[in-house]
Amino acid sequence: MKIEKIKGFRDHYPEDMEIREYFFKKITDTAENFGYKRIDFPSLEPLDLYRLKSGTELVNQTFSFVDKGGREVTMIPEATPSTVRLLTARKDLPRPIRWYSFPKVWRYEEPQEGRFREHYQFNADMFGIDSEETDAEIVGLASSILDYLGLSGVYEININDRFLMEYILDDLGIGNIPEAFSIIDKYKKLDRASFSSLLNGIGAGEDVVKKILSLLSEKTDTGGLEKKVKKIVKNYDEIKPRIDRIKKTFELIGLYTESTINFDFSIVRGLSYYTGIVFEAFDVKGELRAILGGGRYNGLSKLFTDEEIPAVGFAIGDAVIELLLKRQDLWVKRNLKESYYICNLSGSDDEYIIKIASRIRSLNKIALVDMTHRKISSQIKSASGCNYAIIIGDREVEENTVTVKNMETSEQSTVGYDDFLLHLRNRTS
RNA sequence: GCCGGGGUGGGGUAAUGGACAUCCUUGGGGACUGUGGAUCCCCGGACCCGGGUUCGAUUCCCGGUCCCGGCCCCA
Repeated sequence: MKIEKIKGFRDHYPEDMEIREYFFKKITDTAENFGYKRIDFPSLEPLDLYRLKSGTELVNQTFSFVDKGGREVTMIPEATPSTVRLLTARKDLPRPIRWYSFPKVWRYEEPQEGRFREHYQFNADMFGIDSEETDAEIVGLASSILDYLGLSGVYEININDRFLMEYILDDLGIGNIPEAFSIIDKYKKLDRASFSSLLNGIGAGEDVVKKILSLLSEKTDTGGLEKKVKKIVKNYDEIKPRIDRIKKTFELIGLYTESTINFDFSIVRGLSYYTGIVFEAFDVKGELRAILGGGRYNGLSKLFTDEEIPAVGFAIGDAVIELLLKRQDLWVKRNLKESYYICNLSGSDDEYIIKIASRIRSLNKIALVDMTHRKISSQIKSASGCNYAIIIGDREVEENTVTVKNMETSEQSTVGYDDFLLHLRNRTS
């Protein structure tokens, strides 16, 4: 019986995994170099964790079921609630707290380009301080990761501020702000007419719609932001401190990356829990969905505790990153460790061969012992993925020598065992 | 959940209402008893599943499933 893979899930064979792990490690290395510590949590959480946070809509898009104990549980659709649960369970942690995680997350949706029902999602969050500096570090970490992956110049980061946005919408007399966000979120997908009529639908008059359109019309720098807001709000001085904070944040982000950073009023993000900066990274060609996204969510800790703990973070899914790296021709195998394929000619000495392999491994290099006992040409063919072939036959065993063939240059030499060890150590240092 | 396009050996493909289903590649073996990572030869391996039409279906029809892409939604 043939069992097919479950829809929207992926298999990964070694040739994929090698590349995948290379890039995953780049991501986690960057986070660790910023002082972020890894955490982990269950893949299964109570469904209520997501009900509380985002209402019933989301529940339809999760892998949820009732377990044998009658509990409603969910395959985690995102990491943030779990992360905050861990955070609030510990009162002793010195702040700020810098954490990252790299779980699999699940969502029950139709698969399409850059989206699967199961994917890896890297998350980084900082808790305890609400400031320009912390906002900028999180955006800076996000861009540093992309830069370190080799994507400099390939992406840009678009930033908005929910606090500012809410102030403006309120100032414009919009009553239903969550609904307004939901409409603004669709700005890029709708034509002007249907966008306007949706806004009319929540009580926005023509002049208000015009003002909103002027905000959304194009991405801008902080100077442009200031001008746009001045033109629209009734009392600019009231919101000026927030604008100043955003300007300062942009300045600081510029210290982390050369990449383009825009202010973009159309970046809203679906989640209702954001309270400050929100941002997304896109490929500059605009061909793919968002590469990463995040923002400040100071209120979320209230789900678990009375204390409001400042929080800012972001998440990167592996799917879009992989697409982008492939389009940049960066998705290629790299030999990180030197590898040796030990050709074991029949009649040779297992003890000698395993001794050599162990010495190679003790220097954190790869040693692979041929166990097929095929003719030498086949064994050498098997060695072609490695940096070196080592040929051990009766001759080498008797004379206590090692024949080393460089698989890239085809150069070959037979050296004494001790000289070989010297060669290994030299290449290590 | 909805819409469109697909599904032939492990990967990539060709053809076909009827006989042994094509080619490339990968894998195994040999020519070839220590270098021949080449070349040549041999071998293994497939019509997504179920139902229908038909004397006969891999081929035509219907349903399902999975893949690719789009919508919805987006953590």
